[in-house]
Amino acid sequence: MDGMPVSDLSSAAQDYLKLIWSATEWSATPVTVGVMAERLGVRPSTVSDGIKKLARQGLVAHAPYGSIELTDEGREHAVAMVRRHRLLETFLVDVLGYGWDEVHDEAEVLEHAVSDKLIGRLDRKLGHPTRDPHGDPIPTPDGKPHLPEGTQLSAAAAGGTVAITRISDADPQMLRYFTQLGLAPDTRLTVREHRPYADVTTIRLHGPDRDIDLGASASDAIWVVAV
Amino acid sequence: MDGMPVSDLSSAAQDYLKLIWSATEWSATPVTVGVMAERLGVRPSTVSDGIKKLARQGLVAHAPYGSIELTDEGREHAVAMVRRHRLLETFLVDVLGYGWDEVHDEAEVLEHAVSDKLIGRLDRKLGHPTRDPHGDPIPTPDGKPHLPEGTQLSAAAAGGTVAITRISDADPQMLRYFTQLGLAPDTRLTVREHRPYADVTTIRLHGPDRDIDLGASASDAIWVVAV
DNA sequence: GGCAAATGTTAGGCTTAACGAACAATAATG
DNA sequence: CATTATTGTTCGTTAAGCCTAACATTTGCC
Repeated sequence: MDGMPVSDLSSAAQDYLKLIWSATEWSATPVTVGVMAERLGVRPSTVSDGIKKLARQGLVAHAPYGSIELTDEGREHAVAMVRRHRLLETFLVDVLGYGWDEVHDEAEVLEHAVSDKLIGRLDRKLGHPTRDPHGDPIPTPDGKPHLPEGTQLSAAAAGGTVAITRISDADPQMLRYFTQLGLAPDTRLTVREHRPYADVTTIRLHGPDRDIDLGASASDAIWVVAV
Repeated sequence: MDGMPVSDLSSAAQDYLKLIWSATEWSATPVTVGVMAERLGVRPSTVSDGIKKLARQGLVAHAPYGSIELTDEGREHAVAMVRRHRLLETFLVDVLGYGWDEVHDEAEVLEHAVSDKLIGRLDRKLGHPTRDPHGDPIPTPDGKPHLPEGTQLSAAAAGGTVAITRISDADPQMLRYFTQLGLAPDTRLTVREHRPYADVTTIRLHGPDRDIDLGASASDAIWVVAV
């Protein structure tokens, strides 16, 4: 419709758009009302209403019982929110000394309160970072995400030596666990084997040379690239 | 009632409390519903309702048509909000390079979004500052404001040499004007004369040795202390 | 391919924070 | 000191977001 700034959207609308975009960032899983409700911690009826409203505003394409997709304008706003979120996380870690497992919730609130001007200043202060503390790419101001690379650890070829490029920030609990094990962006490791029916992946950490068994949720949350 | 953290109050409640507290920081003018409505940009009926609710929660003392005063608990929350606001302003200027005339509105929004943890980290990062960019004292975490000092320029004795300790941040327009003139916290000047019926105060800036005439609103917004 | 389970939508309410209009109380003025 | 002007309060609505309950649609399985 028009060039309305993302700050003009309600907090709820911003959350919806960001979530829809994020759901397709690392996999092609279609976004459903149920998934959104679960991730946002609200009832499906609430999401259904909300999506209907976004559709009326031309930010998502959605026919009743049909799939949910962002329009170009919706995607713009979504990417702007992701940029805010990831820059804020980077700021919290780099400037305020937060642990990388503590930043998600704080950024989740702040992203609705900061102005575009503040985000611009933050970006400059941080030296225009391209990755946030979890290794997620930070989109540029004009909406182009820096190219993601790599595959999920669960899908990496056994025997290969790889470096961690990103770790999903969805579960702080898990992040703390990873920290304990010494797993962080840029950590190098060798994929030893996948045991398919146990859904266990064994990796060998370089440096300490330790073997670690990871379950499916863990090896799905870690993305790696061959080195 | 209890030790509920300030973050549990609604954004509107936080604004009300902060405003009531701020109104009595530099003068004993009683806070009225009308004044609050004007400053918050809402209708008196809205404020009247809001105050009634705060009274029910035990945060303000207020009988219908009577005066509005903070309870001890209300004051605690109010001071916590003022601390947030002033630390955020300091951060925006010191870390992100904002001009001191640009920070008020941004801080006004952020103060509702930051956690106590973030405020603590910010305080440490900034070196536990005692004054914000306008010279306003930053209350400590336990609610004791650092002692304010000085008097309004409009009330300073003619002939005295003084330093600016604070400049009210209420009007960004005026702040920009002051910046132009070279008036900022710590600027030294001599009070030359007050012309009562014209409501003009003439000052001489040290350094550039310029004479400046200030009207009542300006000389009320500037606080000075003898040097 | 029909029926049950899973998923999505609609309808009706609740709460918060706003509004305007009508009313009540206090303050100011002749 | 009585009347008017100012200020404050109450009440009925509205809009967002959320909820539950009832209903509709799609999916998936035998």
